[in-house]
Amino acid sequence: MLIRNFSLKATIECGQFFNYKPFEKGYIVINGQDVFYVEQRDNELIYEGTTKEKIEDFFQLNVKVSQPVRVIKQDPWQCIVSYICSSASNVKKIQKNIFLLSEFFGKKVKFKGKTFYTFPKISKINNLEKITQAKTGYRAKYILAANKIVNNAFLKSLKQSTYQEAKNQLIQIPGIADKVSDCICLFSLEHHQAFPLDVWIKRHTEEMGWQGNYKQLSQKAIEHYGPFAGWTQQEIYHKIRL
DNA sequence: CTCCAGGTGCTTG
DNA sequence: CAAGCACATGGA
Repeated sequence: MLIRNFSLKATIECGQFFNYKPFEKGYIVINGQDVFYVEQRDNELIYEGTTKEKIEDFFQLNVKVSQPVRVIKQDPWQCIVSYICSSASNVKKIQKNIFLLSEFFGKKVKFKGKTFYTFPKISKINNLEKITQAKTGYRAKYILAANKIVNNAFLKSLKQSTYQEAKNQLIQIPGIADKVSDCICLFSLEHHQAFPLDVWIKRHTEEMGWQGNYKQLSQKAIEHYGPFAGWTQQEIYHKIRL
Protein backbone atom coordinates (compact mmCIF):
# COMPACT_ATOMS: atom_id res chain seq x y z
CA MET A 1 0.00 0.00 0.00
CA LEU A 2 1.35 3.39 -1.01
CA ILE A 3 1.51 6.07 1.69
CA ARG A 4 3.35 9.38 1.48
CA ASN A 5 4.62 11.81 4.13
CA PHE A 6 4.21 9.15 6.75
CA SER A 7 6.38 7.67 9.48
CA LEU A 8 5.20 4.35 10.85
CA LYS A 9 7.77 4.52 13.63
CA ALA A 10 6.72 7.98 14.78
CA THR A 11 3.03 7.11 14.49
CA ILE A 12 3.29 3.87 16.45
CA GLU A 13 5.82 5.01 19.04
CA CYS A 14 4.73 8.59 19.77
CA GLY A 15 2.74 7.54 22.81
CA GLN A 16 -0.83 7.56 21.50
CA PHE A 17 -1.00 3.77 21.19
CA PHE A 18 0.49 1.22 23.56
CA ASN A 19 -0.37 -2.29 22.43
CA TYR A 20 2.46 -3.06 20.01
CA LYS A 21 5.74 -4.94 19.96
CA PRO A 22 8.70 -4.30 17.66
CA PHE A 23 8.98 -7.38 15.42
CA GLU A 24 11.40 -8.11 12.58
CA LYS A 25 11.58 -4.85 10.61
CA GLY A 26 8.18 -3.61 11.75
CA TYR A 27 5.64 -4.08 14.52
CA ILE A 28 3.11 -6.53 15.82
CA VAL A 29 0.01 -4.45 16.53
CA ILE A 30 -2.77 -5.62 18.82
CA ASN A 31 -5.95 -3.61 18.46
CA GLY A 32 -8.87 -5.15 20.31
CA GLN A 33 -9.25 -8.66 18.89
CA ASP A 34 -7.01 -7.96 15.88
CA VAL A 35 -3.38 -9.05 15.83
CA PHE A 36 -1.38 -8.06 12.76
CA TYR A 37 2.03 -7.12 11.46
CA VAL A 38 2.98 -3.81 9.78
CA GLU A 39 6.22 -2.59 8.29
CA GLN A 40 7.21 0.49 6.33
CA ARG A 41 9.48 0.34 3.27
CA ASP A 42 9.94 3.91 2.10
CA ASN A 43 6.53 4.99 0.80
CA GLU A 44 5.09 1.55 1.09
CA LEU A 45 3.19 -0.03 3.95
CA ILE A 46 3.48 -3.82 4.20
CA TYR A 47 0.98 -5.73 6.32
CA GLU A 48 0.20 -9.30 7.27
CA GLY A 49 -2.66 -10.95 9.18
CA THR A 50 -5.18 -8.25 8.38
CA THR A 51 -6.99 -6.57 5.52
CA LYS A 52 -6.46 -3.41 3.49
CA GLU A 53 -9.71 -2.05 4.91
CA LYS A 54 -8.58 -2.51 8.51
CA ILE A 55 -5.23 -0.88 7.83
CA GLU A 56 -6.96 2.08 6.19
CA ASP A 57 -9.30 2.33 9.17
CA PHE A 58 -6.55 2.02 11.79
CA PHE A 59 -4.37 4.72 10.25
CA GLN A 60 -7.43 6.73 9.18
CA LEU A 61 -6.18 7.01 5.62
CA ASN A 62 -9.53 8.54 4.62
CA VAL A 63 -8.45 11.60 6.61
CA LYS A 64 -6.47 13.68 4.16
CA VAL A 65 -4.01 15.16 6.61
CA SER A 66 -0.48 14.73 5.34
CA GLN A 67 2.03 14.57 8.17
CA PRO A 68 4.54 12.00 9.48
CA VAL A 69 2.62 11.40 12.71
CA ARG A 70 -0.90 10.24 11.95
CA VAL A 71 -3.58 9.88 14.61
CA ILE A 72 -4.42 6.22 15.07
CA LYS A 73 -8.03 5.06 15.46
CA GLN A 74 -7.86 2.40 18.13
CA ASP A 75 -10.42 0.06 19.63
CA PRO A 76 -12.44 2.27 22.05
CA TRP A 77 -12.48 -0.17 24.96
CA GLN A 78 -8.74 -0.76 24.72
CA CYS A 79 -8.29 3.00 24.51
CA ILE A 80 -10.41 3.60 27.62
CA VAL A 81 -8.41 1.15 29.72
CA SER A 82 -5.08 2.35 28.31
CA TYR A 83 -5.74 5.96 29.22
CA ILE A 84 -7.09 5.16 32.66
CA CYS A 85 -3.66 3.58 33.14
CA SER A 86 -1.92 6.66 31.76
CA SER A 87 -2.47 8.97 34.72
CA ALA A 88 0.77 9.84 36.52
CA SER A 89 2.51 7.13 34.54
CA ASN A 90 4.73 6.73 31.48
CA VAL A 91 4.58 4.92 28.15
CA LYS A 92 6.69 1.97 29.22
CA LYS A 93 4.66 1.34 32.35
CA ILE A 94 1.33 1.74 30.54
CA GLN A 95 2.50 -0.88 28.06
CA LYS A 96 3.36 -3.21 30.89
CA ASN A 97 -0.15 -2.76 32.34
CA ILE A 98 -1.79 -3.46 28.98
CA PHE A 99 0.37 -6.52 28.25
CA LEU A 100 -0.34 -8.01 31.67
CA LEU A 101 -4.07 -7.29 31.55
CA SER A 102 -4.17 -8.98 28.13
CA GLU A 103 -2.27 -11.97 29.43
CA PHE A 104 -4.62 -12.34 32.42
CA PHE A 105 -7.95 -11.62 30.71
CA GLY A 106 -7.36 -11.81 26.94
CA LYS A 107 -7.21 -14.66 24.48
CA LYS A 108 -4.00 -16.41 23.50
CA VAL A 109 -3.19 -16.39 19.78
CA LYS A 110 -0.28 -17.70 17.74
CA PHE A 111 1.01 -15.43 15.03
CA LYS A 112 4.20 -15.65 13.01
CA GLY A 113 5.47 -18.40 15.28
CA LYS A 114 5.01 -16.45 18.50
CA THR A 115 2.39 -16.19 21.21
CA PHE A 116 0.38 -13.00 21.72
CA TYR A 117 -2.73 -12.05 23.65
CA THR A 118 -5.69 -10.11 22.29
CA PHE A 119 -7.01 -7.27 24.37
CA PRO A 120 -9.74 -8.53 26.76
CA LYS A 121 -13.27 -8.10 25.47
CA ILE A 122 -15.63 -5.84 27.41
CA SER A 123 -16.74 -7.27 30.78
CA LYS A 124 -13.77 -9.64 30.95
CA ILE A 125 -11.54 -7.50 33.20
CA ASN A 126 -13.56 -8.41 36.27
CA ASN A 127 -11.15 -9.39 39.02
CA LEU A 128 -9.66 -6.66 41.21
CA GLU A 129 -6.84 -8.82 42.52
CA LYS A 130 -5.70 -9.76 39.03
CA ILE A 131 -6.03 -6.18 37.81
CA THR A 132 -3.74 -5.19 40.67
CA GLN A 133 -1.32 -7.94 39.71
CA ALA A 134 -1.08 -6.20 36.35
CA LYS A 135 0.79 -3.46 38.28
CA THR A 136 -1.98 -0.94 37.70
CA GLY A 137 -1.63 0.43 41.23
CA TYR A 138 -4.31 2.78 42.49
CA ARG A 139 -5.96 2.68 39.03
CA ALA A 140 -7.07 -0.94 39.54
CA LYS A 141 -10.39 0.03 41.10
CA TYR A 142 -11.06 2.47 38.26
CA ILE A 143 -10.48 -0.24 35.66
CA LEU A 144 -12.82 -2.58 37.51
CA ALA A 145 -15.48 0.15 37.59
CA ALA A 146 -14.96 0.90 33.89
CA ASN A 147 -15.42 -2.79 33.13
CA LYS A 148 -18.81 -2.65 34.86
CA ILE A 149 -19.97 0.57 33.23
CA VAL A 150 -18.84 -0.11 29.68
CA ASN A 151 -21.04 -2.52 27.74
CA ASN A 152 -22.21 -2.77 24.14
CA ALA A 153 -24.95 -0.20 24.68
CA PHE A 154 -22.49 2.24 26.25
CA LEU A 155 -20.06 1.84 23.36
CA LYS A 156 -22.80 2.18 20.78
CA SER A 157 -24.02 5.38 22.36
CA LEU A 158 -20.45 6.64 22.63
CA LYS A 159 -19.78 6.09 18.94
CA GLN A 160 -22.96 7.92 17.95
CA SER A 161 -22.27 10.90 20.18
CA THR A 162 -20.89 14.31 19.40
CA TYR A 163 -17.57 15.30 20.91
CA GLN A 164 -19.16 17.00 23.93
CA GLU A 165 -21.69 14.22 24.49
CA ALA A 166 -18.93 11.61 24.32
CA LYS A 167 -16.87 13.51 26.88
CA ASN A 168 -19.87 13.76 29.19
CA GLN A 169 -20.41 10.01 29.02
CA LEU A 170 -16.75 9.15 29.48
CA ILE A 171 -16.25 11.26 32.60
CA GLN A 172 -18.93 9.16 34.29
CA ILE A 173 -16.24 6.50 34.55
CA PRO A 174 -13.99 6.97 37.59
CA GLY A 175 -10.39 7.68 36.62
CA ILE A 176 -11.53 9.62 33.56
CA ALA A 177 -11.75 13.41 33.57
CA ASP A 178 -10.95 16.19 31.07
CA LYS A 179 -7.59 15.05 29.76
CA VAL A 180 -8.20 11.32 29.52
CA SER A 181 -11.63 11.79 27.94
CA ASP A 182 -10.02 13.97 25.27
CA CYS A 183 -7.48 11.25 24.53
CA ILE A 184 -10.26 8.69 24.11
CA CYS A 185 -12.25 11.07 21.89
CA LEU A 186 -9.23 11.76 19.69
CA PHE A 187 -7.63 8.33 19.57
CA SER A 188 -10.69 6.10 19.23
CA LEU A 189 -13.83 8.09 18.40
CA GLU A 190 -12.79 10.18 15.41
CA HIS A 191 -13.27 13.49 17.21
CA HIS A 192 -10.34 15.08 15.42
CA GLN A 193 -10.76 18.41 17.18
CA ALA A 194 -10.15 16.97 20.67
CA PHE A 195 -6.98 18.56 22.05
CA PRO A 196 -5.67 16.65 25.09
CA LEU A 197 -3.85 19.02 27.44
CA ASP A 198 -1.11 17.23 29.33
CA VAL A 199 1.86 18.76 31.12
CA TRP A 200 3.82 19.04 27.86
CA ILE A 201 1.07 20.58 25.77
CA LYS A 202 0.18 22.99 28.60
CA ARG A 203 3.69 24.35 28.31
CA HIS A 204 2.98 24.98 24.63
CA THR A 205 -0.28 26.83 25.40
CA GLU A 206 1.64 29.03 27.85
CA GLU A 207 4.12 29.89 25.10
CA MET A 208 1.17 30.83 22.91
CA GLY A 209 0.13 33.26 25.64
CA TRP A 210 -3.13 31.44 26.30
CA GLN A 211 -4.65 31.49 29.75
CA GLY A 212 -7.50 29.85 31.59
CA ASN A 213 -8.64 26.52 32.94
CA TYR A 214 -8.68 23.25 31.00
CA LYS A 215 -11.93 23.91 29.19
CA GLN A 216 -10.94 27.43 28.17
CA LEU A 217 -7.53 26.35 26.89
CA SER A 218 -9.12 23.49 25.00
CA GLN A 219 -11.57 25.85 23.30
CA LYS A 220 -8.75 28.24 22.38
CA ALA A 221 -6.84 25.39 20.78
CA ILE A 222 -9.84 24.28 18.74
CA GLU A 223 -10.52 27.88 17.62
CA HIS A 224 -6.86 28.34 16.70
CA TYR A 225 -6.07 25.00 15.06
CA GLY A 226 -9.49 24.16 13.65
CA PRO A 227 -11.43 20.89 13.25
CA PHE A 228 -8.23 18.82 13.16
CA ALA A 229 -6.69 20.42 16.24
CA GLY A 230 -6.02 16.99 17.69
CA TRP A 231 -3.78 16.08 14.78
CA THR A 232 -1.83 19.27 15.32
CA GLN A 233 -1.61 18.36 19.00
CA GLN A 234 0.09 15.09 18.07
CA GLU A 235 2.64 16.94 15.95
CA ILE A 236 3.34 19.41 18.74
CA TYR A 237 3.66 16.63 21.28
CA HIS A 238 5.99 14.69 19.02
CA LYS A 239 8.23 17.72 18.44
CA ILE A 240 8.40 18.60 22.14
CA ARG A 241 9.30 15.06 23.10
CA LEU A 242 12.15 14.77 20.58
C1' DC B 1 16.50 8.04 49.84
C1' DT B 2 13.79 11.60 47.17
C1' DC B 3 11.50 13.04 43.10
C1' DC B 4 8.37 12.59 39.40
C1' DA B 5 5.70 10.50 35.56
C1' DG B 6 0.73 12.01 28.80
C1' DG B 7 -4.07 12.93 36.03
C1' DT B 8 -7.91 12.20 38.85
C1' DG B 9 -10.65 12.33 43.11
C1' DC B 10 -11.46 14.30 47.37
C1' DT B 11 -11.15 17.86 50.69
C1' DT B 12 -10.73 22.85 51.90
C1' DG B 13 -10.75 27.86 51.70
C1' DC C 1 -13.96 27.60 41.27
C1' DA C 2 -8.78 26.78 42.51
C1' DA C 3 -5.31 25.00 45.33
C1' DG C 4 -3.27 21.09 47.85
C1' DC C 5 -2.56 16.44 48.58
C1' DA C 6 -2.90 11.20 48.24
C1' DC C 7 -2.76 7.59 45.21
C1' DA C 8 0.76 2.51 43.36
C1' DT C 9 4.62 1.64 40.83
C1' DG C 10 9.13 2.00 38.77
C1' DG C 11 12.98 4.53 36.88
C1' DA C 12 16.31 8.45 37.42
